[in-house]
Amino acid sequence: MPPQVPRAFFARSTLVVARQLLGQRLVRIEASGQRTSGWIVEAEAYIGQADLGCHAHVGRTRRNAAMWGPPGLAYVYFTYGMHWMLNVVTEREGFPAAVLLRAIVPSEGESRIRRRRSGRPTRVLTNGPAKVCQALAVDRRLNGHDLCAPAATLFIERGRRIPNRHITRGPRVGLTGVPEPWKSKPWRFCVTAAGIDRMEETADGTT
DNA sequence: AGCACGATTAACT
DNA sequence: GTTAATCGTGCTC
Repeated sequence: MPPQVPRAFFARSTLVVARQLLGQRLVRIEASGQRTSGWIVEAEAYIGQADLGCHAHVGRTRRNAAMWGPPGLAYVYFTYGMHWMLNVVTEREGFPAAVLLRAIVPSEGESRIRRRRSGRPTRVLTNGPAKVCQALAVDRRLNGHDLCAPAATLFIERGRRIPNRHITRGPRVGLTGVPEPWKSKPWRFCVTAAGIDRMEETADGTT
């Protein structure tokens, strides 16, 4: 079985995809052909127009159009005047939903990641959605990119299976002003510190 | 054409 | 704990 995660993986319930993305590897092929990657350790689900925390709740616009596309597309958007965020589109085409990738643990190309992150300490290197994009050189050019295409320069690769005991769930981050019940939906999934330790011990392909 | 805001981050007290 | 940075986006005038 090829390592690149197929479209069928993303064509499922967004909550399932968010959960199952933990432990998988997010891979960026740079212009030089070098691989830079990290294991996904935090993700959040944004599900449909009814979800008032989801960008799709305002209807389809030029910015959020990728969410209506087929599963497996990247939805990359700009916010706070300076930050890019990376999501993976889920469910069926025409239903706007996606998973925000909030944190990774560096796997390959760590020196490039550290350079792009201005040498920041390991504990704050890639623990935020804008940090993930900075680390892997993701910006608007990757909006709408097909992560399932054979020649994709950004894609998800099969990684480690994370047991439930190493996963925590909680409310999504940063939804100030979003009304209940959406604000408190436990749609954020994180690998625990113990889970990360174990993942690093047992993972292959670390460089 | 102008304006208020944001799925954040880093630097501060 | 607080707050400035910074600009694309979507809305109003």
